[in-house]
Amino acid sequence: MTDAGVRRSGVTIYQVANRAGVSIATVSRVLRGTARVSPDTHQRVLEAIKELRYTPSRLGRALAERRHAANGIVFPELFGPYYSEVLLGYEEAASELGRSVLILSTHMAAADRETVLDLASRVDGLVLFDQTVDEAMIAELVDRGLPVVVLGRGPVEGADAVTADNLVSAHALVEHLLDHGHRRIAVLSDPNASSDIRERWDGLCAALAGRGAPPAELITCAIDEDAARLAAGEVFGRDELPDVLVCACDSQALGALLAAEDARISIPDDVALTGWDDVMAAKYVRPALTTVRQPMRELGGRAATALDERITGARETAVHDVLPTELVIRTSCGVH
Amino acid sequence: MTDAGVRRSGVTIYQVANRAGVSIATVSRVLRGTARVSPDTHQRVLEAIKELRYTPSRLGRALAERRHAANGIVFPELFGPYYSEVLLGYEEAASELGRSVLILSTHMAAADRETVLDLASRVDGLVLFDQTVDEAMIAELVDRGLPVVVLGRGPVEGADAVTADNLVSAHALVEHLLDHGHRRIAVLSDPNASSDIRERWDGLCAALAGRGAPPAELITCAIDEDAARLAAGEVFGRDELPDVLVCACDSQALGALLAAEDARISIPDDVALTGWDDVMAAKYVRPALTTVRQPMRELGGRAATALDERITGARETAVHDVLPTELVIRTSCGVH
DNA sequence: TTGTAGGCGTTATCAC
DNA sequence: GTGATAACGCCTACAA
Repeated sequence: MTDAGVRRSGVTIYQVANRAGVSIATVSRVLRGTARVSPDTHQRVLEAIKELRYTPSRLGRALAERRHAANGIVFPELFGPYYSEVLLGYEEAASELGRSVLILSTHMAAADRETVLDLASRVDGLVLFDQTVDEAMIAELVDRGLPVVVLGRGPVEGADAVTADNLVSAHALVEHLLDHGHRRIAVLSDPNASSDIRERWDGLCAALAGRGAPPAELITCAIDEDAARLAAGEVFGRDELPDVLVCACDSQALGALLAAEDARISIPDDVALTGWDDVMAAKYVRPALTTVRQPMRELGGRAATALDERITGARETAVHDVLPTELVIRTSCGVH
Repeated sequence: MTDAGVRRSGVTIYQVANRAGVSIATVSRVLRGTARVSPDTHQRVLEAIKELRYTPSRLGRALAERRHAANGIVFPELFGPYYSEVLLGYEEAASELGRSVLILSTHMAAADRETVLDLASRVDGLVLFDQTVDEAMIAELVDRGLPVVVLGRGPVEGADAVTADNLVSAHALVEHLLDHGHRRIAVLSDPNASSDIRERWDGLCAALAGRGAPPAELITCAIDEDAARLAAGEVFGRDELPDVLVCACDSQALGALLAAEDARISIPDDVALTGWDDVMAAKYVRPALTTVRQPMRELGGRAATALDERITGARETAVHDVLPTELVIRTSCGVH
């Protein structure tokens, strides 16, 4: 399966040199502009290149330069608008910086060592989402000298970290809900799902405690629409409804919206509802979702630039960037 | 500036050989399992590898084997659920086949020659979306012997093509609308935007003509939500409303939904509305969107496998796969 | 079973 | 200015 030798054209620098009647060193010089070449020779080489449609091999170049001009990003999954938007921001910044982009999805499982090392050997640096590569493996990568940026999780020794602020928004959300009379707060979440999700829950609890309000009820529920639809359905079937159902992310809130429809519960009249992320659908659904806007593209973009700084050596010390988020009040919370 | 930091670890096969007291050929053998090695030697090599935490360099390997075990996919843009879903399907299939994934977005412009060639020199094959690389460049890539699959556009000599069927669905959609009494059909589209979009328009026209129905009114409008919101707003402001507004894609339909709200037009009572693609939001909005389901993941997945077949030589001749689509009737068309 | 040596396509350091 | 030539890290006949 490996061979099946499809031999590709492969015009090499030797053929160009040959055609132009010069040495490969000279060809390399005009290609890189690394030293003066007589105008005449220069011209001949250029012609040979054009005639032979020569493109230098990235492989040879990378081997000689010991750099790939490429970096990778590892996702836990590719499903949904969140990761897509992060990728969009990442790709944009990376290509701006002249680096190719390799992606890998671990499909919601910890990536195996082999796969990660393979990827690592193709790039100059790696961005790792939370829930993709375990701590020990990250440490090993860092130890090998590979520039690493972790995304959506707390810092790791020797690696940069980029996260979105969850605490400030959790606080703002709680303030808003409390100020408008909501008392019984139920939360759809799974604090163990990821670092981000845990921070949101912790932030909610802390904010509530800070105001001397009764603690929220945690309804443990996987971070996806279907699970949320079920869990919310259970809540909506109760005799005593909570004032508000706070969801750990928008896809859960979207599922809850469907559950409300099923149960003939009016949002926000019977129960208020909030999400988190501000995905595109949040503003299209009715009632439009009150949510917390995450700077998804910026997360990706910042990860790319941080990685680049580390690769080029522009920055030596690790940083932890916390990007600001914003409470977006629409109609689902009932207090527009 | 410590060259320990700049220069990455770089444990080479030589160091392993050295430590195990064997030649690099032997190390390579145990690594690849390409020939018998005495159990004793085998053991020593394995230990050396472990102790040195050696990982073979993809570069050296790729250069020697003249294969990257990676392939690339080029998108016109990364925005929105359509491309994300295709990518998801692509990544899944490609990683299943043991190939790394390189992505490139041309940001809605034709990719320049240099960028494409650079990407091409990093991979064993390329998937090219419509509207990313011009015909001449595709021909050149094919001519160089690079396996190429075009996605969402008609076939190119020497390359595989994968598309979703647009004609059958256009026909089904027209049948459905006509059968339920809709006569005045307005279409929000921009036939020049892409091959896919043109096919949809052509298919609509053909189906209408086939039924002897009056032709649809084309309202030219860019393929995005904001443009559609404006254009639909204009339509909804008319004295005489069409029976149905058919949009070339769901994001346009979503924009039209907002325009209807702005204009206090009831969908589907005053005007029926349809989309195309069946993105996730289509089922969440109210009224839920009648649309055409595109097998987005399968498009990506099939492109990946087709490319792999070509790369490994499992298939010699080019194919054009047309994936089936499906009319999804919800409530926005008013004839549920 | 194991080692030697040439090759893969560049870059870069020497001499000339 | 240019041309040999040694890396770069690996694979693989060909020998031993």
